[in-house]
Amino acid sequence: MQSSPVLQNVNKHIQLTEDEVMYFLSLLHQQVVPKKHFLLKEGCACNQLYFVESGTLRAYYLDRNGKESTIMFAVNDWWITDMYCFINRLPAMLHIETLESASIQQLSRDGFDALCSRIPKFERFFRIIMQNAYTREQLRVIQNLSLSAEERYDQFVAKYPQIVQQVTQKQIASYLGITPEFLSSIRAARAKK
Amino acid sequence: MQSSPVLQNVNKHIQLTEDEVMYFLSLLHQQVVPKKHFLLKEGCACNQLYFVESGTLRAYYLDRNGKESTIMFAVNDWWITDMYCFINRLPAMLHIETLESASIQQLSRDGFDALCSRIPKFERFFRIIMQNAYTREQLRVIQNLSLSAEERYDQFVAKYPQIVQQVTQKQIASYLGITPEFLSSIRAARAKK
DNA sequence: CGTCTATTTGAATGTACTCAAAAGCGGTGG
DNA sequence: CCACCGCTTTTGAGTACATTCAAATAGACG
Repeated sequence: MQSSPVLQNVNKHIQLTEDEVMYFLSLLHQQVVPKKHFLLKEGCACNQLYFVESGTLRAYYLDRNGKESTIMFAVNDWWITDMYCFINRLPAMLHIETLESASIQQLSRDGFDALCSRIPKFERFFRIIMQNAYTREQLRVIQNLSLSAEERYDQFVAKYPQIVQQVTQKQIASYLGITPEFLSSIRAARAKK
Repeated sequence: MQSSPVLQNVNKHIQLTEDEVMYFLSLLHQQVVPKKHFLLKEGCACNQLYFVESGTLRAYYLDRNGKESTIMFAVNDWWITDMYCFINRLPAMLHIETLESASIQQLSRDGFDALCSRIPKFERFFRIIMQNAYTREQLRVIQNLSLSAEERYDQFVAKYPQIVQQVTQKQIASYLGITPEFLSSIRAARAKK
């Protein structure tokens, strides 16, 4: 039980008593999802927060023209959901799919609310999670604004080596905001050196 | 005292007792900053979180080539700092300047930490602030990836009408990730309709 | 009034996209 | 186990969007 990945994740930031651990675990629901399945689809109610124990997930936005924009990848030890819609009780804007078969712990919004209200330590935990998510997105905005496509690709590879192994170039391109063809040509140019 | 802007802001999310209010206010330091002054410069220690009572602020990143990228604007009722560096005790990456003379309440990181530890309600408050900041940045990433420059400009004007009044086109262009010349031509094309 | 910066305009350039076709790769069924 | 199918990746030609550079105009501020 102490070795459960989600408990280890929580333990990075807060220390729980045994009772609190039991309560927390009682709110979680484990799920194994095969490759190429959806945890969330645009327009559906987004009532779950997901913790990835293993496997690979991708959240993306699909615009009117059918273009996919990858918002985030999640591998083991990451939390993921369509946070804007989760918090504001709105229909999802994003799709979340498994790229590899995944083991997931899900926490409902009711569970999330209860956890925060009943155990202030979880308020702290999620404050830190949100803080990290915020600063990560802000760094991404800074890089989108100030770096060339090639530099953004380098940064991505340096920052997320594990993810690079598990997703296609097409998906990385849609995360960087460029076409797969252009990413291919960046890589080709680099290979010459 | 109950009408203090920063208390009203806090009151949107949590209810404080009188003692808690006193303690909170004791941690704040009010400051009036004239137009075109810096609250923070790149490389400096970022130990303060700022709440804007009035005036206009801008946070921007300055890259090697001297290009400015505006990360955020802040008008009354906004919190602002270089959050990544504030949290991680790193030298600032961003510059924060006043565009208009501003009245600021500043909270030190020690104050922030004390507040969160001693009053769990503040843990909740900042969890919500971080959550909103996260979802706002994520929405910005989605729009950067899926919309044209013209559409991003429209969204900006629709979302932040107050800010549009108070900042230059050059600054808006640097927020949208385009050159001032190109923003000018977008506006010229629009004016014809 | 004069200076400084922002904005506009236009021409030349470059970066990244679209479209199309070929090559590569992985999974599936015969 | 091999052959085929579908999708990804590569390559290249032509195009479009956005930038750079330069110069003129307009606005803001002392």
